[in-house]
Amino acid sequence: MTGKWIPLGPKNAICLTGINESLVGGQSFSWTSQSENQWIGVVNGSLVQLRWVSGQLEWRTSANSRISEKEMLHYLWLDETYLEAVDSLPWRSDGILSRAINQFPGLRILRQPLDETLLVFLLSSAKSIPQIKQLKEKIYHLLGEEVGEGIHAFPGWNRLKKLTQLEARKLGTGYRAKFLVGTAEFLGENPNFLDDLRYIPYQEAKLRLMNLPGVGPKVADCVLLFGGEKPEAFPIDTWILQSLEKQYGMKAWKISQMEEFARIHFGKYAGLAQQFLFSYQRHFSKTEDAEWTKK
DNA sequence: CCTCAGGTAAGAG
DNA sequence: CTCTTACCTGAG
Repeated sequence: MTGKWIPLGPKNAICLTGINESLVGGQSFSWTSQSENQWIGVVNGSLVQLRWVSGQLEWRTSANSRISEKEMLHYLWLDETYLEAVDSLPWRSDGILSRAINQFPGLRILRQPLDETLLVFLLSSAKSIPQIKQLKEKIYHLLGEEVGEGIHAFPGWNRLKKLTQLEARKLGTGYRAKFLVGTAEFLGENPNFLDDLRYIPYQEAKLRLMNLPGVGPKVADCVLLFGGEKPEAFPIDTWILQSLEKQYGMKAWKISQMEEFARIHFGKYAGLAQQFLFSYQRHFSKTEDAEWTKK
């Protein structure tokens, strides 16, 4: 990958902390940071490099790649609808959200492939971001096509279906092995299942996903938000739970009540709000808690 | 050696 | 429908 760097999207559309958090902050496991302002990853099967230089995002890809600029803009949500989405959030009345948005300017939801998103979040339970990435890469290395030096693409569920539970265990998936095998089998029997989700409303799509082994409410929401273009999905993980309990004072609230609050308070782009709050909580809660105990 | 982690499923109340 | 606990594995 030695081609020329090409500007991507308008200048100052995104800042360094925002793009870095979007790529390696935990919604995607496809990117590796190469330096402070440069990343390498796989987009729809193509090896891609991104870098951020004085307000401008730039990209390049391998010579044999067939990914287009249009696809990249879509993947990175680099169009005017992003600003509309952020503006639609209740930042005017919500100081907590407002603070989070200001800390990560330009943080966005990537439009990742649905099938791949399902796989990585199936692996995600009780694992940290580096562990999920490592586990995913082990599977890709075994089954996926090599698109760069040591970098493999998503193998697809057809190939994943060939994995036995024992083989999956050997890769270190642990109790997630039966989820993987069960989901692969289900998708083999229902080949249109994932494609159909695209035309199904969020709530119904979530219920359908939750029929898959290993997919509960949290994973279903992650899959729909990060891979299903359902921006109203609001995954409640431990970080968001902390944010709602500590920042929003919802200590005694039930999950179902929090979901209702999110739907009403954050609206159509609740998932985008979730991402801001998630990042803020993950990066700043420690220092904040430390200050709290000091006082 | 022990605890705990981007959660889910199963069983009980 | 809410609450508890086991489940693999590896990092701290």
